[in-house]
Amino acid sequence: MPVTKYSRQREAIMDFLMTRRDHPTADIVYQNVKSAFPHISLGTVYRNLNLLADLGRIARIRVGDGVDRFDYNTTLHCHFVCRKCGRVMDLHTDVPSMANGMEGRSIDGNLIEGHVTYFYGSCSRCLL
Amino acid sequence: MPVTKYSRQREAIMDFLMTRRDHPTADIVYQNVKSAFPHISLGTVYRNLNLLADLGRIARIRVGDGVDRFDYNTTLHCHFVCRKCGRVMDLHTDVPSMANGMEGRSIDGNLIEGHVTYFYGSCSRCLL
DNA sequence: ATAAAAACAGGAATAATTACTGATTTTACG
DNA sequence: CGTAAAATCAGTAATTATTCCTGTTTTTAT
Repeated sequence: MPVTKYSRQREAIMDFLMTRRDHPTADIVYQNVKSAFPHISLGTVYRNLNLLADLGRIARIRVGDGVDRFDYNTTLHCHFVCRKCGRVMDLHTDVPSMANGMEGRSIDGNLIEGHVTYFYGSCSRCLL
Repeated sequence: MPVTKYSRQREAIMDFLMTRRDHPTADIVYQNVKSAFPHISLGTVYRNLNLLADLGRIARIRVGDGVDRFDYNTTLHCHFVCRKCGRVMDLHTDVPSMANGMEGRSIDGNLIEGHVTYFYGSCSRCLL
């Protein structure tokens, strides 16, 4: 892992993510940051999103549709995936995850370090 | 959804999956079914795996690494993903899912129809 | 001021998956 | 059985998200 130097592009990416309460894909970030940096490349967006995620400054959300999404909110929370429109959003529920408390346990010799849970269904907009 | 007709290729794909207790990718299935059907194409494997999954005859497993895996065992069970080698395997635990019981509930207008949970960490083989 | 390291833009490459096309199989029905 | 419509196939091209590569520009410690 290289020492990270400041970059204006990375700051802009972070700033954009901060303004969003949804979970933009790299391409959405790219489209938006382009207004401030017309010459920014998609590769730069990917590199910075991945770097920030690896540093734990943002969260990488993967719900199995083949597209990475990113979230400024790194606190542990659940997501809801609409099966019809594909939207991904926060799920405001206080249901404690069954999986908490599993961390550190070993099952069949496999050491559990974390878990992912997400819910899917039909979103409010698609139900109208 | 078209009416499904019998096909020898589909049967072979299903039969192969039945013999496996892990969760082969489309390419693994392709490599193996080729011994019985030397001219089978990868597209055929994908089409049939997706068809079988849509029919509920097999399960599609997505753990966010960009590769679809398939499982003959369609009963609800958890998976463990090794972060080091990428292996995906069943996790034998009787921890009841807290997420069960959420089905049918509506939160913020979003109707919950199901959920996905998987654990990640270091597998027994990588810990040696 | 300068030089090494990091980051960049632009574009090529990769990898998994899907879509297209004309030929082959399956199956319901006469 | 023969046949025709529909499903499926093999082979290949296209798509999509993402990563990698290269030569140039920024950042930063000294």
